[in-house]
Amino acid sequence: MTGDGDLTTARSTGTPPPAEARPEAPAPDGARQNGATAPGTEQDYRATLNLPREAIPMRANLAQREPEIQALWERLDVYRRSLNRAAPRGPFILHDGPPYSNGDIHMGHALNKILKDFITRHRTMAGFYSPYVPGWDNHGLPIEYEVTKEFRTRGETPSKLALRQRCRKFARRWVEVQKREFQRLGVRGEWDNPYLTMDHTFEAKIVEVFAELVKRGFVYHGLKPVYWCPSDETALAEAEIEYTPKVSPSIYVLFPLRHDPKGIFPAQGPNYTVAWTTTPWTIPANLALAFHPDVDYVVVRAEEACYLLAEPLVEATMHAAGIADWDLLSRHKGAEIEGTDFWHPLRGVDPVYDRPSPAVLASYVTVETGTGVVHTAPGHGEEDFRTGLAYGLRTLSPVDDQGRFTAEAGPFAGLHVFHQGNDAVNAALQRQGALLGAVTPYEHQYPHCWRCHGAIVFRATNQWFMKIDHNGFRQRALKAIQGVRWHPAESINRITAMVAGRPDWCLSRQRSWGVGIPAFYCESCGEVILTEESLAAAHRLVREWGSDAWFAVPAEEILPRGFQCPHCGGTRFTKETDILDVWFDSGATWAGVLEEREGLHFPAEVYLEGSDQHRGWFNSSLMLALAVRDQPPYQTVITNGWMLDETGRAMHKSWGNAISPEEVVKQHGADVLRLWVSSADYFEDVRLGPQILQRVTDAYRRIRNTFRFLLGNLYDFDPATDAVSDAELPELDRWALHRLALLLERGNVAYETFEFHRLYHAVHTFCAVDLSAFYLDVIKDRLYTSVPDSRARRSAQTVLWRITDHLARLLAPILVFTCEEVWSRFEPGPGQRWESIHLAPMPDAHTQWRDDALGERWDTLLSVRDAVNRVLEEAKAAGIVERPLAAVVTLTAPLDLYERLAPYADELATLFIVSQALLRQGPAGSELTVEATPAGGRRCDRCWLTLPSVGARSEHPALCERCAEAVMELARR
RNA sequence: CGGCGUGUAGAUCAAUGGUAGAGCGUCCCCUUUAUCAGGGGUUGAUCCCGGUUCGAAUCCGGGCGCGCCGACCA
Repeated sequence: MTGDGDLTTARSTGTPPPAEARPEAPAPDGARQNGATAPGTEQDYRATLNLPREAIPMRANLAQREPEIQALWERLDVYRRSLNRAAPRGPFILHDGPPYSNGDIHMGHALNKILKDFITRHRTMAGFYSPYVPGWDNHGLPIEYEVTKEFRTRGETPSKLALRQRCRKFARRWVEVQKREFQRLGVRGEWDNPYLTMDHTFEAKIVEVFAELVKRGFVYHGLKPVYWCPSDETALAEAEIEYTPKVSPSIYVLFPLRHDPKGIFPAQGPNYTVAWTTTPWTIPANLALAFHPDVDYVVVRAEEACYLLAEPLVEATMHAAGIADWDLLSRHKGAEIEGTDFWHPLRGVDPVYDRPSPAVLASYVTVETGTGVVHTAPGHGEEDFRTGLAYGLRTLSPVDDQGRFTAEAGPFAGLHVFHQGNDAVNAALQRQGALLGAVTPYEHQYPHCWRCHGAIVFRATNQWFMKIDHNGFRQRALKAIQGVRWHPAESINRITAMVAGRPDWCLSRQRSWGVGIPAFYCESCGEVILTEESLAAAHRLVREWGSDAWFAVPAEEILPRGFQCPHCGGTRFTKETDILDVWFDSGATWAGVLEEREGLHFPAEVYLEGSDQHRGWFNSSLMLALAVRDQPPYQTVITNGWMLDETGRAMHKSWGNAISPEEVVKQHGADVLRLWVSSADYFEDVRLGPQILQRVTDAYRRIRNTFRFLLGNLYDFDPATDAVSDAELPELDRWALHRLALLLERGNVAYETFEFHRLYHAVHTFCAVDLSAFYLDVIKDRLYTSVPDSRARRSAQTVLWRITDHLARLLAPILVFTCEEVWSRFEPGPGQRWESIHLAPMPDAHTQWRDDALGERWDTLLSVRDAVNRVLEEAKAAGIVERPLAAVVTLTAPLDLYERLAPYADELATLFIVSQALLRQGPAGSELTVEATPAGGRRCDRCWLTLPSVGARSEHPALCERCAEAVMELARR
């Protein structure tokens, strides 16, 4: 350190950097040619600089370039070869949840598939064996519905097999479409051999899982209400129901008190409770009366009788009954009424009605219409059914396929519920004195059949169920959930709630497009046949011929010759016509895919789906795997949030706020879409809109241009011969590697924890702040003005080369196309000649580059640089200096800071990108002060610094000494 | 209506209960040697109301908004 405490730097003047001891490096053509021409004009000197050369175009033109790169991968068979690499860390199986094959993909699909792709690509590069087998869910109502509509518009009624054939074709078509769409997003996987739930082998697997479920005692046959069209004699799905106005007879029905343990009613009656209904035909099926636990109910006396009903509805009810005066006797919470008992209102009409109708509690009871007392018929309503289950009521449904009462309805047997049933029931009630007021026509929205438009009924039918509480299964499931890793952690609450509260799984559907439930019925005794032998026979059939055969082959031909009914010895059988719920199909993918495919295994490391799948696939897969294999099919479950638009509302095609992946790919390219995926915290709902896309496009360009600059300065750099060893690098260059090492560390952690947005932000900041705004800006002078093969330039290039190499590989799972493009223009080092970047390994953390002490020293320098920049800005605004390069800055620093800066005194001008920097020691305890003044001397025509040494060499009067030396050196070659 | 989440600058993301940060964008300036680029400066936020605490973006309670799942329309 100099004695007067005053260091002056005119930046690295005089001494030309030592040329590296290497033979004849190929000098850049331009420099060589022009270095020899006579100096004089700026134009000439420009040609003596080592300016960057375009390696990749600034405009990405991804829409065109990406498909070309895609074709390259296919030629190189990159997917398969990536799997053939050594995988020291073992297998890592991400199991694909199958999307439904019935339309173009939407942004939710794109989000999900791209996230999966990030994971499998990263794990592959990180040394895992991580194949990706995409799949599709093919069976199910949405397709059957579409296909049925097609037939219907042509006025045709297809056979079951014809319908199934069309469905299969329909599904196959969309599989192909979606496959192309996913591939266009850069999603990599076994596209030429995906799994389809309609494949014969898969269908057979479904039967196998079902058989095992039966064997383990989980399956039972029971009643459950479904929508039923009495004229078409078929069950209907939610989607096949149209709500249209209908006029129904509404009645107030009196239920006489039977038993009053709580003392709700007065001693002298008669006492009743009142229920309102618009479906009198369901009264024969009444088994209970539902009260809301928190609603206030009152007993009122009017015209010699007492009535119990909800307080807010007394007035309206009395009015409807034509009663003008009443007295309020008592008030009770609904919860109190539970346990009270009433008689069926038709008691006395027929012995079948000689039964009680107990008061039960249900939270769905409202006080908007009626009496607050809900007539409950478990056989005729979903909610009533659940209440029935909770209270142990039977599921009574005395209505046949044609909508006529059965013998269970007593005197009404044979009457059609709508045509005569309502009237007959009303008349009977009337005779019993069980009506309060008159029958009143009531118009409301009522479900109708989508085919015949007739009114439908809700009717209990035989269904197949999986018993969730079988042998403590629910508790086992809840425990198993604890053993799975959930991302985000909160999602465990959801799956837990779903499993804790889910009712038995209704496995059957009265449809055609699916896997037939492999049950037989004995024609003689009518019993269900589900034996190991019968199941095996069905399995054999489906495995060989697919599930179509189940519908085509007669029962006797499926069953082994001589098969006899185990109950009665009968030999004639019919087949179950119901199919399995499609959730059963996808819930069995662990069996049909993980256990079947070479290279995969059960359980998978990861499932990753949208948050709706807690009820769906996560749930169904868990149920089946746990029931049949005693463990969950996944070790880790990741959920991605929902797609929202820019304002935070869900994307809906019908709302017009949806953005299709195709649009984005066309306009911006798949890499921009992928970058967007990486930028969002997808554990939460994610937003997408024009502004967000613009931001991502900007970020993409920043990253791309960084690569462009890096590659642009490596045109004459051969890593095998030109690289400078780490130890020989100047401190600034080591700082850059230190920052790179930190980035790699953070990036790797982000990948491991599936938090890609942390990687995105780290990379972007690295490119924008560390590189663009500082390191690259500072080393431009070195890169451009030094002799091409000088140590100074080669040092910088070594760092640029390493950054390119590592950054490209770090980003390869995200920007799959762009990184490939970068790699194609990159001169790899020894042992790095991968044909595709996607065959390269993830870069290591490179801890040897990390130097925290160095990092801290440079934090100081960088904060001083910020101070300098602020002063330069002021000086510029005040007209004191024109631009930084024409300025001299003078720093006056207190001792401690001064001592930290002094070792860098010679470099400050370079770091600040000014012509000169002076460092002075200020009084102790003072603040750093910075002063900017115009630089004296002339501007060098070549490096644009304003330096005293300009004109020092008579051969080049317009150049500073350093540039003159460089030019002369070039001329000598 | 219920369950589970969620709410930080314009948008995307950070902040063991301890000074609310980052880059991007906006606006202004510089640059023509990354130029359909690059540099510098500037601007701006904890949904609302209570509570616990010396101290709350963070913990608790209540609202409001948004999302997913489910229920409802007798």
